[in-house]
Amino acid sequence: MSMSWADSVSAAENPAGAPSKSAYVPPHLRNRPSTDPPAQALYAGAAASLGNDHSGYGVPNVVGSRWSGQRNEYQSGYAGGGGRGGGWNGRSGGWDRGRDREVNPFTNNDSEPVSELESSAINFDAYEDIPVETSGDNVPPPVNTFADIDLGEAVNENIRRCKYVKPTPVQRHAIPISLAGRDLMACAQTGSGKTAAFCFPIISGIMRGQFPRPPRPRMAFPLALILSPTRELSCQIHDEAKKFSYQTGVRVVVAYGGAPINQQLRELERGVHILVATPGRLVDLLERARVSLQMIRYLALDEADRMLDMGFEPQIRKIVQQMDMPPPGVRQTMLFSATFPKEIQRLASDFLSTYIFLAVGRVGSSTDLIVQRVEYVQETDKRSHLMDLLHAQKENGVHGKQSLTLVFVETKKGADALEHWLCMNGFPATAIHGDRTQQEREHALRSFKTGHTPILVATDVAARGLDIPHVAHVVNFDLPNDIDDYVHRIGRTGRAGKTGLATAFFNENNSSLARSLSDLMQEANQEVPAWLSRFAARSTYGGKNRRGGARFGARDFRRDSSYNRGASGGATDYYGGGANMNSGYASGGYNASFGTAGVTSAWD
DNA sequence: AAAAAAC
Repeated sequence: MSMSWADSVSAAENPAGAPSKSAYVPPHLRNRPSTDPPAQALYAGAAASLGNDHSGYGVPNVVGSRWSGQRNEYQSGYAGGGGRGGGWNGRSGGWDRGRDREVNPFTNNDSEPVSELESSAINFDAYEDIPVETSGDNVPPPVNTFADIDLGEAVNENIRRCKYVKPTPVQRHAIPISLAGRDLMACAQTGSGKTAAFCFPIISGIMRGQFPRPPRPRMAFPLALILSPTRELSCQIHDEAKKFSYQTGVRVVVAYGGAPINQQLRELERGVHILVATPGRLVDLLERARVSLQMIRYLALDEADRMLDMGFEPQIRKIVQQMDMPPPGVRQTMLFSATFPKEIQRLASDFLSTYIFLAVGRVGSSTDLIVQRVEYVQETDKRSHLMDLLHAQKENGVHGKQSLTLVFVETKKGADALEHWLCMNGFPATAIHGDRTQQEREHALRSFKTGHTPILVATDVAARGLDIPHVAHVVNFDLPNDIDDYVHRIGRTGRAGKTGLATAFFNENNSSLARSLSDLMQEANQEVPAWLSRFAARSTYGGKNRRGGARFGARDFRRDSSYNRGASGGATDYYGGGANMNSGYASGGYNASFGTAGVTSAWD
């Protein structure tokens, strides 16, 4: 088998590696004399310096929008700052050397490459017909290939290293929108490539833009902020973003709670372009005056509907509206989620300026790739029922590394109890929830991912965004109260074009979910048991409205008649661009992108 | 009512 891209890159960069191998030279180092790194002093300057002097990248960021004037104002006055030898030039001094050497993120890949056989067995034709809906003013057209997008040579190299052959549907639409400088509310199933969809334009924009030096030392002035609702998800986004920005000179730093703050502070002091964070730790850093948001040009909220729900909204408002972040229209804001309830869209519109709404039909979850089952199980029978499922799985040989089972429960206590009970009964299980230490949480996740403990009991902390390859079975031991949470949970399986199974234990306690669950399953062509239909018919409907047809996670609330009546005439006219329904732009098809081994991580 | 998120 031939060497993978990542392997060849790492081999080329390994000083101990055979010199006979054709050495890979990153683009920005080509045609450069290989001199010794400059003195330490140079690096010291770079530590707090954000001045971008990417010779060759100094293209002004021309934004073809009505805010370009404002945005350029933000840029003006920067140019003088990052002079030669300052700013990120420092990386040639410090970055590439000793402990400051940029770690190759493509080497220690803990997820094994998918075998050719395995991936070729998947039918990717389903992706040809993914419906897409856009609404808003002057929507930039989608692209078909990465080559159609000018992200810059260094990012293109990383796309190749990631083995992304073609953009995923959400990427094809979201990247041009984002590169055009437009605000975006994007609704696309988890596992649809959202992380890359917002990272690529941010990285490329930072590489091309002109930015001032940070005005103060010991205070970090990120240019982009990516917020997510859980620590593990922030880590995952950080890992992805590091890959996408490898050798671009763009620095990504992550900050989250439960981990020692000092190391995070040191990383921040060394300079940060893109800050990935959970809200609590970021507020802490802001109050300590170790981070300023005044230079933020890009704001991305992942799992945006969760970020704006009751628990998080005050913190998010504080960060986005009550600190020193530039207002909408000056910064560029992108919201991503698999589900987007109308009430949340209404809240979110405060953060956006003339935005484009993008809905990409469900990609993995609740479509053909996930078989959804609902079983009627009394509370007292749940454990023995779970054991039956696990025994059956064991006998079928679907146990171990290639086949993981994720069990969702309602409470943290319940998670501890079930984990203990499973272990007592000889099942290799671990658990993750918010009362565990961060160390325990990370250990549990690692142990699960590697197949060391192929059963993970989890609360909703693990429901969103986490990309865990090989999850074959999601068990909703306790169903959530919200159908959107159900959608996110089962989205942990059936990823990257693989099939998955989702089993839910249903009883009287879940009657409020009966209607939306049976609707959802019906939409996904799943078999709805007759007893569930009866439950659904019986229940007074308290759930969510059908979300604009079966094929989308949500519909642009601006198109809702009640909104248009309530809004001023001006607002209605504003969005007069209307909606564009496109069924499958897939001229080239997605086969290539899915048929390649190792594309798994593209899908989150 | 629970979960998540700072120390």
